[in-house]
Amino acid sequence: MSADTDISPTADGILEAITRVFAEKGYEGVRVSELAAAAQVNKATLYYQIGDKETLYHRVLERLLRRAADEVAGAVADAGDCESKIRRFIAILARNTGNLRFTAPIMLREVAAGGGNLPDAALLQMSRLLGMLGEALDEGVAAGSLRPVNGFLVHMMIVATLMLYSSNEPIRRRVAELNPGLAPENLFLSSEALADQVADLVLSSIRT
Amino acid sequence: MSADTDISPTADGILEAITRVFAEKGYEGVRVSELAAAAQVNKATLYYQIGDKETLYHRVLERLLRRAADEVAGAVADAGDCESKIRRFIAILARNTGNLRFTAPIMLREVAAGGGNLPDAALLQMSRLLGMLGEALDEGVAAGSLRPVNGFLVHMMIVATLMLYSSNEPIRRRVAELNPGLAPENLFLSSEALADQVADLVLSSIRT
DNA sequence: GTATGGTTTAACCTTTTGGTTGAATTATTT
DNA sequence: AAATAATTCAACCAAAAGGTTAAACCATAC
Repeated sequence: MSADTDISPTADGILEAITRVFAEKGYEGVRVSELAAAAQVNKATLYYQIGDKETLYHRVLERLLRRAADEVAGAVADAGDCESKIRRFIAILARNTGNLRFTAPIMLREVAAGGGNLPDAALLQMSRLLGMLGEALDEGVAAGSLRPVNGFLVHMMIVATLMLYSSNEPIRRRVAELNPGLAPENLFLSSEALADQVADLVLSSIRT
Repeated sequence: MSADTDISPTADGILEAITRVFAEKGYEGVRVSELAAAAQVNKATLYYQIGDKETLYHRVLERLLRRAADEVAGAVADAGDCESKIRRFIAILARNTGNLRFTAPIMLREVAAGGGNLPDAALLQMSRLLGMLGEALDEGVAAGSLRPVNGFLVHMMIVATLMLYSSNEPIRRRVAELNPGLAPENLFLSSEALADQVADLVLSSIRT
């Protein structure tokens, strides 16, 4: 069922290695030879183990989104009230480490491209995320602590803010240089501070 | 000073035409011959009138961001209180027409790429936008109607939400197909409704 | 009309691209 | 240890890429 499980260790190592390259340069910006070099493998091995450039990319996408959704699901599962569910949801997505680090740039490019390269498997994982937040919001509404809002838009707001923020650090640096008046403590947040501030803003906008 | 003003009408026509192509395919995804075809001009004319592929892209970026910032500045200038300034700020950026239509995908890709291709001129226009919102927020805080928050984060939140929403329509469509339970009226908003809902959420999160 | 300047173009060149292949290597089975 | 199957690789290839150029074109001035 899962495309990961019946995959050879070599193939998974390749996917692990090339994820970073796709994240940094984007599908069109990457040369197959770079992928091979990153995976420390001959170009032909990529084709033998996985497939052509497009297939490589699809596999990377699926793997990445499944892991992201799994991580969030794990964190949200054992949270108490709806507010802490939402906070954990945000906290995980704000964390910019491991494989999650590459999710944002890849997804930003996918969105920009109209999602033409997003396989259904990847969309399903996005829907999982959407569902988790939706449940937390519904729970809050039922409990009377949250007002009913457009859950999809709130989801978009959270994900968009976190993805853009995680990815635009180099741009922020330049903006800060160009505008010495800007307070650096507002521009450069640790992922924890980012999560807290985003959660505060979001929650105070949807509380009753 | 402005790179636009001393440009020949031919060159500006080229920039106008190729903006769409860059927006749809991204820098690496575009072939110079496609750009020439889109501008209905020979490939060599691009080089004669403007320059190589990278220069073309830089010019497109500058032009696009300057126009976006100008539009927002115009709308915000003659607004009354800070809330209506913020609402207009959001309304203009939510509008997905004309040149503004291409800003979102291009900027998303730029962010994903770490802004390596963003010329300072383009960053300056982004700073202008940031400044406009910052002023409105400060005004509200001074008047006691808004609480002090991280203005940069609020800016990110607004821009990120609007850019992602404008660009991910095709993905939303597929998500809606995959999840028939989702209410379509939440997923598919007119740009006016989007602006209203985003403004409502943002304002209710920063009001005193 | 024709000389002059800027402008456009078809054809061309070099390098790089994604993709392939048959031989070599390694692992597995008997 | 011989035979067979799975895997990796260096070398190769056709197509496509970005970029250049010399000739043609066209407006204006004389």
